[in-house]
Amino acid sequence: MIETYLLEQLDAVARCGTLLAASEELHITQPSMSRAMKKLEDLIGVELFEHRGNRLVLNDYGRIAADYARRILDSQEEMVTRIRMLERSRRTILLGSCAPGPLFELPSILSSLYPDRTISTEVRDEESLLKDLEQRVYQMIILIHKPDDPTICTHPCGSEHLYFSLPKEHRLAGEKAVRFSDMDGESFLMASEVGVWDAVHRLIPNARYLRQGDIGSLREVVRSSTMPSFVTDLTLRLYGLDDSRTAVPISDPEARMTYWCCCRKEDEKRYLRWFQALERRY
Amino acid sequence: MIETYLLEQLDAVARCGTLLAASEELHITQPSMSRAMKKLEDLIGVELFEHRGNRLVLNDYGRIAADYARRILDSQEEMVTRIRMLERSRRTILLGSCAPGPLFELPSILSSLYPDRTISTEVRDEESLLKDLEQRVYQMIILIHKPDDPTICTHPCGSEHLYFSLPKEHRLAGEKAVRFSDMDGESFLMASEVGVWDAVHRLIPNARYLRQGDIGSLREVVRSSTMPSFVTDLTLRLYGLDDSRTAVPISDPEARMTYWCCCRKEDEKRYLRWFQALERRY
DNA sequence: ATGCCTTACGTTATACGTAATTATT
DNA sequence: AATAATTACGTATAACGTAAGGCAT
Repeated sequence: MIETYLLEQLDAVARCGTLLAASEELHITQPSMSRAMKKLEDLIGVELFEHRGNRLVLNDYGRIAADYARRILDSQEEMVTRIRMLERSRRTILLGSCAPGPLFELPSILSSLYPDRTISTEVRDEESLLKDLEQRVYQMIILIHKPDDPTICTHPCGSEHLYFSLPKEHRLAGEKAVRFSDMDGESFLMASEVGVWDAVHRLIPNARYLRQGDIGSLREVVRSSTMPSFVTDLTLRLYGLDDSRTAVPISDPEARMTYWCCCRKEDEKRYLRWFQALERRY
Repeated sequence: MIETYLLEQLDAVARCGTLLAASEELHITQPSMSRAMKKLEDLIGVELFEHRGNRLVLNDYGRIAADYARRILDSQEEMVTRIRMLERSRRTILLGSCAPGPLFELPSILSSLYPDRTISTEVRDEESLLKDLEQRVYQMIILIHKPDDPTICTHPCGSEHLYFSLPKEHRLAGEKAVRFSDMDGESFLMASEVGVWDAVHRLIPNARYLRQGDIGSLREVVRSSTMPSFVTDLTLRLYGLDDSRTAVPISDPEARMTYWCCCRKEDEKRYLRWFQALERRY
């Protein structure tokens, strides 16, 4: 049987052109290289090199052997990375969501139910989420549209309602409820990553947005500003509201999102406790 | 990098079910096996086995690894056999022929022109010969039909004429020439391997044949028998004819074969001297 | 002389075997 | 008790590095 180090060295020679260059790439000495190539020839029983001047070049057989070597090494590489990736994905739950809101509280619940697994989250658009759920990139995803794919199972996992966060001095701060159109032409502070809410914000005519990266720094900016902004019932529960501001509910139907937690049908049993917890909660 | 012996041992474990059985198959000890599997797990960084009772069984990752191992080992096997076969085929000239006649003298001429190469010969049907010429099984083949494939080049290499070998007492022994039909209903001694001549012999109505394996033993049987048999100009040149017999030419056109020596176009230059020798001779 | 490969020799790493131990049936 | 795997230890194979030699350009 031909050991891998021989194929590795052959591959290096094929790529580098000389034994010396190859030996330097692999951080071994020329004699080692020389011996290895001779050993390969012995094992196969066919000469793989021809002497051309003072250098050694692969002959037809050597080139064939080098091609095989490359493929075999690639195959080994693929083997270890695939197994490592697979094992990693089984130790972690990657939860994708079409909006940040559901990721405020759900990950910690997941974490308490599956303490031996790492929970990671990502916000992306629904189409990508669904595709990568099927591709096993995600273990679970949260959407606002129930997918009608029979290989995917769906459970309700809460909702989110959008409010204007207005300084107390704002002309509409005293209202019970307002509509998007009431804020026509105003400028808003908002988070840059809001997922599906992006489409909703566009419902305000002639609005302008100043987007701030993460929610933490957004809150700092909002605190020291009199610009209108947005909050939801979920952000309120998590962070509360500045004393200087009022949260005015938005009455348009688009201001309410209903979330669905989806996983592959085959995984439904695996996450049974999770879905039971969702049932109780919502 | 993962050395081949580890993959070999993993493959054996996957096939045998236990480390013990696998170690026996490979003629090594259990501890060696045990260490190797642990080493594999260390290198990949993922556990490949689960303890079930007092035995070790592959888990999902282990099975994936074993699949890769099998493929990689197969690939290595393929590499060495392919290179060996290729090298062997370049050291030998495998000459196929649709009839034994051309193989009486041509191989020794080939051998004198290419003294460093081994000459092997085979008699097979034209269709198989042509297919395996393209598949590089044969370096050259001899046919009775000029193939019209443009990737194949063709040179005449002689002809062969069939005679009846008749005991002097035979009713037709004195004839200048006879036809197949003149021998209607007779029984013949003949060689079992005659290639394309097989079809010709069937032209004699109601004939019966007693076939003898090799030409040597056929000649022995013929010598001590009064049954009609066959010879050709080529066998006559090689072996002569028994004193007790006469060779009567067969006048049917099917009794004459014209031979063509074919090789792949790409090899024509390689065998130039050979084809020049054929030109001079025929 | 210089660049590249090979040979010879001593060292080290490591895969292996033996023997004893643990764990499960 | 029997079967299977593991641990501990010593051994031997063989891959490697160093140093010297060969053979081209």
